[in-house]
Amino acid sequence: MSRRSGILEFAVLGLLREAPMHGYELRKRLNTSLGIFRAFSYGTLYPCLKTLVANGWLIEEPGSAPEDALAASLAGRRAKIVYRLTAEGKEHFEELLSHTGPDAWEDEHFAARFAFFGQTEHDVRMRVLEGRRSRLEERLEKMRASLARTRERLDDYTLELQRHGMESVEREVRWLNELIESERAGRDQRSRPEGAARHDNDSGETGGLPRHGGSTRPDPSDDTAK
Amino acid sequence: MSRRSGILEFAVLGLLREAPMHGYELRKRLNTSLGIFRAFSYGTLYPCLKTLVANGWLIEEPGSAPEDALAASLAGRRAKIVYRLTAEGKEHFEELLSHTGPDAWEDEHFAARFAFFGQTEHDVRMRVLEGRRSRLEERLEKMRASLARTRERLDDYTLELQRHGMESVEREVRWLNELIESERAGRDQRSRPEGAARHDNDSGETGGLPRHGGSTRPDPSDDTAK
DNA sequence: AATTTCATGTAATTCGTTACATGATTCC
DNA sequence: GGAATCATGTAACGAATTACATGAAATT
Repeated sequence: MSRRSGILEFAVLGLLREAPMHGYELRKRLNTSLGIFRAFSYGTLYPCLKTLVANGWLIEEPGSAPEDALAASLAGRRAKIVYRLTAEGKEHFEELLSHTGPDAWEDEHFAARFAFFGQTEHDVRMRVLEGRRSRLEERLEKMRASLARTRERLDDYTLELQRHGMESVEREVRWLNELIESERAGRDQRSRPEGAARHDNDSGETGGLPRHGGSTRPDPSDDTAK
Repeated sequence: MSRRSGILEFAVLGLLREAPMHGYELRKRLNTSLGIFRAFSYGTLYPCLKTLVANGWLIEEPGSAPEDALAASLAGRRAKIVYRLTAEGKEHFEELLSHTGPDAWEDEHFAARFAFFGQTEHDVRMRVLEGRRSRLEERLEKMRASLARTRERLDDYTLELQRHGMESVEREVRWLNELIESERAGRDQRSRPEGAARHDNDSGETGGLPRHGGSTRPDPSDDTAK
């Protein structure tokens, strides 16, 4: 029972390591702050939270506003619930983080792990990055072989689609190479304790990750991305 | 009932336009020949084929080997079934191909459509490409805005993940720009009739699509991509 | 003779969404 | 006072997978 992809569970635990939160806020962070732009709905999230509580990894606390506790005790009022990670939950998350099973290299699993790299160590990061890379190289090899086999039978558009797909994977590999390199260069420098956030917002070389050009700099025209 | 994503249905109809096939072969082509490297399992494919037959878009024919018809009539022997597109099926596919609904710009829908671009016309191709591009530009805008809002709160890895994600989308837009340009240049030149395949395998400028460097050329070490 | 590939299907299960139902709080 | 956003949930449904069950044909 409960095979579950684990990504949601993993991400929830990881986010709650930083701070206790409402389900509502958790969902927002899941959809944005986390590098994965994948959307999770309440229909997925709330039941998941319940099972995490049942496993003892989270506890429910009355909402932060002082009147909530009172409110909840009255009539049919719905309580606002803040979820907090328990010690067991913390332990479990740490285990998931360093236990690099065979799915850990898949697209979304990898992205989820990567998003929490700040909470793990150099060794684990290297293992995950290298695992991911070799997984992608395998994929590339298959694509190459498959293309070689079917090349003549394909029309221009199908061919172009495959070419482009392979190129994307190749780029992904190059990205991993960069990451691995700067991981090697930076060594343990950025294994940060606890869910520490980034406070140095200015430009100085921060040590670990590769610096890129400004093409991705946020647009001044901000706001209301629905 | 049967809301179904439609991608599988669409792809099956498109592949069967070229030639009648067994479910088995269909699945293989779905996973490779088509630029989408997405895997479909039998558990998905066979039931889908049944409903397509029920809709009158396909008919089942006895397998190509002459003994199959006989074999099927005996005891509990399982028949080999070749699926062939009916006239109605052809019509339906054409409709799906040119009818660019709101999902048509989504990742997989787009890829599926693109894979069958050879079976449609310049106008439809332009509409799909431009729709896809503006969809991606919207996405990019949201990502930019979201990043601008949360930048300071994110740690280096999460930030890098987002940066990389945005860069991928930017690349995708550039690819579409190239395609749109060569589509404009080539005009109707390559609206090919029926499910025609590519027979000119040599290097001469074939007219429509952009030519790329050899980085994606198939590896001489071929074979057995499981 | 054994193994791989061809070939067709079903049942149980997983993961997730949409639509619905409800209500409090904050902003304008 | 009305709209947007905060906040929590459930029921029905959708799309697809995995594991199972079966067996024929081709290859080594």
